[in-house]
Amino acid sequence: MSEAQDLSRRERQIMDSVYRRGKATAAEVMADLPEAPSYSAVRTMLRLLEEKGHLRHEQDGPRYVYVPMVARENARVNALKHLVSTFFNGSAEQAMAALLEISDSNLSDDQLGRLQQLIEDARTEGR
Amino acid sequence: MSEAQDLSRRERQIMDSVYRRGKATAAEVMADLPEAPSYSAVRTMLRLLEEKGHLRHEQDGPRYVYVPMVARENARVNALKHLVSTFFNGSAEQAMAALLEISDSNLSDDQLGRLQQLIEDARTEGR
DNA sequence: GGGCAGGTGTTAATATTTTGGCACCCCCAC
DNA sequence: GTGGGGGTGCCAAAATATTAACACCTGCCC
Repeated sequence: MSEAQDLSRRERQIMDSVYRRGKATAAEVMADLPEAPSYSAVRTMLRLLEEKGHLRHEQDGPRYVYVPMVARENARVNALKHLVSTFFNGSAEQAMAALLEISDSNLSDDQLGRLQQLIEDARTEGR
Repeated sequence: MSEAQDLSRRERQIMDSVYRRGKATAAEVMADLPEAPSYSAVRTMLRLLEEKGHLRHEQDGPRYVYVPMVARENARVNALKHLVSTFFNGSAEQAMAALLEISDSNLSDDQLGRLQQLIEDARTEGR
């Protein structure tokens, strides 16, 4: 299995861009890259990532649109697990607490309500 | 500010190892690395990371113990933010929901209870 | 004292990543 | 049909990252 773990710096930046957008053209990716290189360089990387099996492309009229091979839903699970294990001693609870803290005022009452419901469900399910 | 963003592959792997452990010796880091290179290579990278300002070392008897320059608590906030923005459209709520899902049965009733309390606090605070 | 185990610093070769140039293609407007 | 804009593919140079060799130092044990 191909892990985000073994991507080079640029490759990672590009994959991030594509994941953030869902799918992206070379021009879009280029716009996202810090210290963006030439358009040509970006295209080369995209093709390389495709060769390595991280992306595939769809034809959209005259141009290519790149899409991740690993669906966002799966990729983010891996990313979360990695982050939790690296920074939270594997404790999802701590990670959630940290998330709450950093977003605090950004979360609406509605959102918080939904979360409470989810946790409630998890609790009752667990017994 | 030095972002995790611009670390090379090995550098990232090493920082992950150090963060996971809190602090680490060259031998420990080496043990954590996938496709581990020689001890010598690992030491070189550690010194390089120190030069770049990502790590510092403490003397522990005869050997060096490396410690991150950016405290774990800060580093993880950045990591979380980056992850949320990349994979969850910036929605901390969605990220928390995903966390709940992937850990489900791993979370004890106690832990879930504490989380509910935290959310409760956030709610009342927010009004 | 000699030799070994386990550290460190420095340095140069090697491998990989990253870049951009160039040729070609297609479509459209003039 | 000619020219320009915006794509693509291929490729080799340049920059960076990665590796490991070597020299040296210290403490310990025989």
